[in-house]
Amino acid sequence: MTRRKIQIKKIDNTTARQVTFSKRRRGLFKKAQELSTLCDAEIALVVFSATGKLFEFTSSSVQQVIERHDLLSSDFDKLNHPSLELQFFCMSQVESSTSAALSKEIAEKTHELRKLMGEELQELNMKELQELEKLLGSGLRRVRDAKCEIVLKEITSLKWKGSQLMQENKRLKQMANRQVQTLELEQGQSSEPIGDFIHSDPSQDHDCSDTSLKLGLAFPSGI
Amino acid sequence: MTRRKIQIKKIDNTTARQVTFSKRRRGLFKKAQELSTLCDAEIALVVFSATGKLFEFTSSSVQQVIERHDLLSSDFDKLNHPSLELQFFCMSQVESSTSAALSKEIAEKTHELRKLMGEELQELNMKELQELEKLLGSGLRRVRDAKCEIVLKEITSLKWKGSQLMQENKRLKQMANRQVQTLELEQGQSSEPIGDFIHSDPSQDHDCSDTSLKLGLAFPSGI
DNA sequence: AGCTATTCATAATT
DNA sequence: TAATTATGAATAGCT
Repeated sequence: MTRRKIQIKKIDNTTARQVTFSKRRRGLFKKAQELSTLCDAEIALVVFSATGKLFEFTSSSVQQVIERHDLLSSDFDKLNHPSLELQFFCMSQVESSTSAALSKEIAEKTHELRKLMGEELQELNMKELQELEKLLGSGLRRVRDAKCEIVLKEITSLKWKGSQLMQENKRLKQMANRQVQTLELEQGQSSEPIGDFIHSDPSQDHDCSDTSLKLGLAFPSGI
Repeated sequence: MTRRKIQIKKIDNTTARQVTFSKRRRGLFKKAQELSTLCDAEIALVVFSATGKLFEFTSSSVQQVIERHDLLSSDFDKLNHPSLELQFFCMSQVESSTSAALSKEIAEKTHELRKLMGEELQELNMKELQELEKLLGSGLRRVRDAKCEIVLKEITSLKWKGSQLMQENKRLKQMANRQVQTLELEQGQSSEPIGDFIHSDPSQDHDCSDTSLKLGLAFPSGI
């Protein structure tokens, strides 16, 4: 037994598939990075694993375009940063998908800012203030960039999950419709127009079986 | 002179760069294709050459999802063009769900900022600069608050839509399973393990009762 | 996670 | 451009 050529088709073994995914994903991202650097190309690469995990790469120039708006405004917003609370509130929405390290960094920056803004500012001279302004500005920018990225990922991931659910939903409905058609053919009964199946109003349900009792908690912690 | 290792930095020679771009681009797309096939991953890859030419690859199921979205005019449509939109959708998402007035305000502020930053700043004295800083600061704050609110709404909306879809999905699956159970009781047949129902081939559809006609469709028009 | 035997990609060259 | 080939890189199969 030796290493040999493989067929390009879905790897059956789950473990092997995951290992290959990790290896090849790394390789692909490296290649993308190299191409963008060598040839001055703009590249965006998005990969969802079979389990729905998101990986992405964008060449720096693309990244810049995405963040242009934020960067532009942040230059003018160094010490004057009152919407921090609101931003922090935003963050809490997506903290679940945030690395602990980043959360910590944000918390620290926030604390630092508050302290500096509230107490010690009047004791500094102009030069010191400018130093501080610069320091905080760059830190803030990094925090903000990271935040933007996280929110982006969150939204992308949510949209993806939504689309996956829609697909499955549609499939289930089609299946159900086919079953209805089969039943009607076999039994010669017509209860309701088939076409109305997917448009029927749930509020008009009169046959309220226990099926409906099971609704309501199907929200996985992941979302 | 012989073939050897290269440094990963921009290739100076234009011709060589173009040749390398073509070769490596092909290689990258091939790798992306292989990864998506081997590991059942969803991949979107967009490449702009230095000359601005566009190349893209999306794994087939991504394509399908996108096409599906074309049919349903929904919020998910923002992903219609996976290439550019994928990169810009943070902004476009925000802007598209923003009131026209706010969009306009953002555009105006941006323009104002650019103008002031580039040209007239050095002509102002300290007092004027402080006035300006204050003015811009408050405008910026409002813009940013609005932006944050919109992103929050977007995420909340996506989560809600996701939960609706999951609920419906769960209901459809339960219904289907009940139908299978009913059928088995009536006919004394066991066709497949119930748990496998949602993975079964649609061509092997089971029978079902008309109960199913009344379920299902809590599909908000927004989705 | 690492380690090689292989296959694969591609830089230099024709 | 396209084709060739020597070389370096990626990775499949094993541990």
